[in-house]
Amino acid sequence: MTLYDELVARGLIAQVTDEKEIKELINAGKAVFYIGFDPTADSLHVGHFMALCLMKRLQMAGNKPIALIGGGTAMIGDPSGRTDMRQMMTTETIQHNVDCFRKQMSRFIDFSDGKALLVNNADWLMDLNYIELLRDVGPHFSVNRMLTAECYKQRMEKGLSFLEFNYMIMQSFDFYTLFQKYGCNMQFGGDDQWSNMLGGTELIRRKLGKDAYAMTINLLLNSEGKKMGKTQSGAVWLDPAKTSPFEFFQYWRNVADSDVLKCIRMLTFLPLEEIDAMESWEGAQLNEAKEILAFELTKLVHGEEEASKAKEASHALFAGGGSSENMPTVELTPEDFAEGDPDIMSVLVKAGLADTRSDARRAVQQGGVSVNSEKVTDIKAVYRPDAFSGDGMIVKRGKKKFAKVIMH
RNA sequence: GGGCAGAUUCCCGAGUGGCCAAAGGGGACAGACUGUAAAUCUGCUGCAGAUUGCUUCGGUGGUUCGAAUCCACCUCUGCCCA
Repeated sequence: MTLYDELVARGLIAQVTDEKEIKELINAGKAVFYIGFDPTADSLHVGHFMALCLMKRLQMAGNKPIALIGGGTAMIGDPSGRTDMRQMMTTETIQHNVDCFRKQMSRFIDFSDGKALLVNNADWLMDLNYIELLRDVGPHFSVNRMLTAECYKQRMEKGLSFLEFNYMIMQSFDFYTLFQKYGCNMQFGGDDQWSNMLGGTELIRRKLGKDAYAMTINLLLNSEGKKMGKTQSGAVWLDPAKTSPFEFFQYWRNVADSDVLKCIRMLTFLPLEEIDAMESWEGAQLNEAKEILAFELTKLVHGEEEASKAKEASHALFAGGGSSENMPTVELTPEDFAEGDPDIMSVLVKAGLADTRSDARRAVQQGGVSVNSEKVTDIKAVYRPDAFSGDGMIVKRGKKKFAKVIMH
C-alpha cells in the first residue's frame, strides 16, 4: 500500500489541491513540505501531535519536512475557527513558547543531517517593510475573494480586525518564502487552514508562475462534532509537567465508544490490518481497544516506560489489584500541618482533587469522596500526620480521580 | 466623525431600585444505572471557620436608608451613516 493510500485509509486526508500530483510526490518521497505551528501556548497539544505524526509518516517515506514555528504569525493571531478575537501576546511570551515548541518537537522529528528543518517565520516576517510588502504581494490578493473565505465567515458577524485579516497574507507569504528558500512545494495543515493554505499556492502561482500544493488533514472531532483533546481544565498537553502521562493515558482510555476506532486509525502507527480486525469488536470488548489506544499514544508521547506505568496505575485503580506504586502522587510537607491537622477538605485541595474547599465540601456531602476505599461521610474528619506515612493514603474523588497522598 | 444597540457568574441568556449569589438552558462536578462508554434520572454549580458572613453583574465616581438595576464620565464590542 502506498503512503498516500494509507493516509486515505486512516481517514487523515480532508482536502487536496491536486490529488494526482500530490500522490506522486509523496509516494516517491520527493515532497519538501511544511506544517506551521503557532506558538500560542508553552506546550504542544494533541492537535499538534496529529500534525507531527503526519510529518513522521512522510519523513519515513523519504519526504523532507519543514516544521515552521510561527513566531511571527503569532504576533497577529489566526482568526480561523475562532468566534472572538485572540488576545494579543507579548513578544516575550511568544519567544518563550517558541523555545518550548522547539524542544518538544525535536523529540518527535529527526532533525539531524538536514533530514528535516525547523524554522521560525519571525526570521523573515519581523523585518518586512509595510509599503514594500503591500506592493509586492498586495496586488495578488482580492479582498472580495478573501472575505468569502470560510475562515472569515464566522467572524463577519462577530467582528474581524484588520490585524487578524492579514493573517492569511502572512501565511501565504510564508509558503512563498519557503518555496523560494528551500524548494518547499507542499503545505499541510489542519482542515481549518484550508483557505490560508490556498492563499499560499495562489501567491506562488501568480508571483512565480509555478505550482505548489496544499493538503489538509481532518480535524480530530468526536462523535458530537467537537474538537478532541480538550478537557474541562483545558487542552491535553504533551508536556508531562502540564498533563501527566497518567492523565494523558486516562484521557484516551475514556474516549467514547464511537470514537475509539477513529482515534486508533488516525493517531497510532498500528498496522491497518490490525485495526480492521478491531472493527468487529463490540460492547465491553471495546474497552480493550481503548486501552490499546491509550497505551500506544502514551508510548508515542512519553515513551514505553511511562506508558506501562500509566497502564499499571490504571489497572490498580479500576480493575483492582496491581500496585499503587505508579499512581499520581502528592507529597505533603510539615508545613501542611502548620495550621493544625488538615481536615478532609484541605486534603482534597492539597491533593489537587478539588479547586476550593467549597468544591471539596460539596463532593464529600454528595458522597463522592473516599479515603483508602472507605467513603468519607463526615465533613469534619481530620487526618493526623501519621496517616500519610508509609504508603500514604489513597484519596478518591468521584470515580476516576485519584491521588496518593504521602508524607515522609 | 455622527446615530443606534449592547457589556450579567465557565458559556448562552433573563433580571431594569429592596423578595438577588442573581430565572432558564448548556457545560462541569457528584450520585444511581453501567463497561473507566453512551443514553437516562437525581443532586449540585461565587468564596468561607457555613441555619451565618463576605465578595460579585465592563471601569470609575455619584444619587439613595438600600444599586446588576437610576445619573455622569470612561473603556470595549456590534450595526447603520460618512
